[in-house]
Formats: sequence, C-alpha cells, structure tokens
Amino acid sequence: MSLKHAILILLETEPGSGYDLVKRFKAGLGYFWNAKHQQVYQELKKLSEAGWLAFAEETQETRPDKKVYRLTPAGHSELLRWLSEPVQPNKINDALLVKLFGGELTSEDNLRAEMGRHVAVHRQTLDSLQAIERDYLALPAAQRQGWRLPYLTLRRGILGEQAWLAWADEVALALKA
Amino acid sequence: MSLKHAILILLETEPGSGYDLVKRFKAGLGYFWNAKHQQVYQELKKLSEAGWLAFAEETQETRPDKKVYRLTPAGHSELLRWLSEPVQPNKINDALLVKLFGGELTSEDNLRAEMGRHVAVHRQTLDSLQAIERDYLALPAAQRQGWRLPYLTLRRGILGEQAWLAWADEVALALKA
DNA sequence: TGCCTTTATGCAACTCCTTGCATAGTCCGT
DNA sequence: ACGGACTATGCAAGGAGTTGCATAAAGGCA
Repeated sequence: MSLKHAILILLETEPGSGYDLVKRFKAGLGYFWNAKHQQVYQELKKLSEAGWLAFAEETQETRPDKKVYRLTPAGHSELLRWLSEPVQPNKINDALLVKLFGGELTSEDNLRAEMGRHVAVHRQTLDSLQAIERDYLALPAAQRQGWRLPYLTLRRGILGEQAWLAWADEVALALKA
Repeated sequence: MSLKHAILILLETEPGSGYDLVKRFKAGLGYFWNAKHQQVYQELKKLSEAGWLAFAEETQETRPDKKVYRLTPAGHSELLRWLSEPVQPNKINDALLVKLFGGELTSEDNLRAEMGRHVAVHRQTLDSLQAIERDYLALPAAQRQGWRLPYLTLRRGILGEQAWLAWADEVALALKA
C-alpha cells in the first residue's frame, strides 16, 4: 500500500513529526488518502526500522517533546523507485452502494434519508475543495507552477464530487416516482 | 465493514455457494465492492458461526462437493437492521493520486505512461458498465422494475467513470505544456 | 475554578484483507 | 495425449487499518 509512500512524499518536501504529518494529511493529501494518527505513528516506526527515515528527538519547553523525521538517502531512492513503478488501479468499496443495491428490503424514506446525509457530506467536501482551488488560482503564475501537480489531484476531487452530486440528483428523481 | 452485508444481500436474493458468490460479485456488486475468493470463504465461515447463515453440503458427481448457504431468520433481521442504520461515507485511498501529488520527483513521460495505463482500465470498465446498461434498458418495463435500485448503482459507476475520463483529459492537457 | 482544545506520542488487541500454497476431478481444444 | 481453464474449498501467515485506552502539560474561555 502507499501510505508509506504518501509519508515519504510529505517528508521529502519538508521534515516533520507524526503530529505534523497528520495535520498535513488533513490539509491536502487526506482528500484521497486517509490515515488515522495511529497508523501514521506505526508507519513512521516501520519506515525508520526499514532505514528509509531518520528522526531527531526535539525537546520542547512548553510542549511535549517530538520526533522530527526526515528521509534518508535510502528513503529517497525508495521513493523514486516507487514513483517509477506502475500503481494498481484503485479498488472501490462503497457501503452506500451496497445498501442501495439491497434497498428493496427497506423503505424508500430510509433510502432518501441516507442519500440526504451523504449529499450533505459531499457538498461540504466540494465546497472546501473549491475554496482551495480559489486560493490556488489567486496565486501568481510563478507560484502556481510548483503546485501544478497537486492541483491536478485537487481537480480530481472536484470533478469527482460534482459527478457524485449529479448522480445523487438522478437518484432523488428515481426515488420520487 | 459491509462485505458481511453484501453477502447477506446476495444470499437473500438467492442461496448459493462461496464459488457462486464470487461469480456474482464479478457480475455486479464487484464494481463497487471488491472481495477475493479467500475473503468470501472466510466471511461465510464467520457468518455461519454468528448464526446468520446456514449451509447444506451438496455432494456432486462430476464436480467438487459444495456448501450452499442461505440466510437464517437471524441473518435476515441483521440485514434489515443494517439497512436501517446510516452507513459511513466512503473513504478514498487512491495511490495514483498520491503518485501524481509527488510527481515532481519523476519524469512527465513516466506520469503520462501511468495515466495511459489507468485510462485504458477506466475506459474498459465504462464499456462493460454501458453494456450492462444497454441490456437493462432493453428489458420490458415490468422486468426493469425489479432492478431499478441496482440500476442506480450502475449509474453511479457510469457517471463516476465518465468523470474520471474527463479528468484524465485535463491531466493530459496539463502534462503536454 | 473547571472544562475543552491543542500539542505530542504510543501500546494492545482486534478486525479486515491479501498472498501464497494446496488439492483434485472434469471438460475442452489441439 | 497434454495443457489450460473451470469447478470448489480451504489453511497459514502476514500486512493494513481500526478502536480504545493512556499520559501530560499549556492555553483559552466562561
């Protein structure tokens, strides 16, 4: 799996602690790669043991001490190796669709309510992605250059959410009849 | 997780063996819920132990013996319970996007090649989904009625794949410059 | 004063899922 | 005659990911 490599990418850009990484996940990568803090800490441990990361313990006065991780040369070449290698197409596991598939066994009200909850979530996700897009587009062209690939991933999120919401409209129509 | 409930839904419609289920997954549900044969067998075992399924061993002459599973009353009510309960919105873990996000570290040729491979897969998925859709739309209205909810899940697949391919066009454009 | 949030890390136990292997007969094409 | 695909099930081991708990100090708000 590529949590490993997501972490390597984030730390390649800038060294940081587990706690930092969790925040960075939430700010960007997290829209298409999920990880709880537990998993991040566990993975950092494994990556250190594998020799791909090194860490320095920083003692802090007013806050808990932290470990700042950075790539080793071995970690860097592992990242390059992974990037050069094909990734498996994504498998989808979507419980909502399972529920809809078996929806004959429950009421339409229930299905409509479920769809409503999900629509709210997707709308909100779309909103935050579009807010990030606005910020990106407001940057001067020179700055935009450095973020052009992450921007493409953002576009994936936006187009994906829009398609999801268009589908939800179809479903709403079908469940009215 | 809802592999459990995907299995309950399939067996509720019609009893069958593990082997049958794997085939049925491939034919429909598998587009949005993935499971290897191993996992299906393991899950069937667990579901039996939990009392949600019962099985009858069928000895066959020319083929290996099989176990035909069907829902118990407890399994049926568990399914109804699950259907009435909200499902968690899906989390996305997409390695391709991780790769693109960190793509500055590799060549554009490599990224274009990767995208090409994925485009081929998504186009093929879209083709098969649309073939299923054509079959569905060719059915008389009375028959369509019974499949209208699974059809909505099919629509999700189609709209999702179309959006994916539209995004791939954007990426192709951006990687040309 | 008391409560919540933020910073910061981690163990332990568990479930979910994957990978590799194993068995064994039948049917089909070449 | 031989190889490959199909039918049918499963063990064993491990990796990926979740859940619940634990610690501990600082800062903000009411």
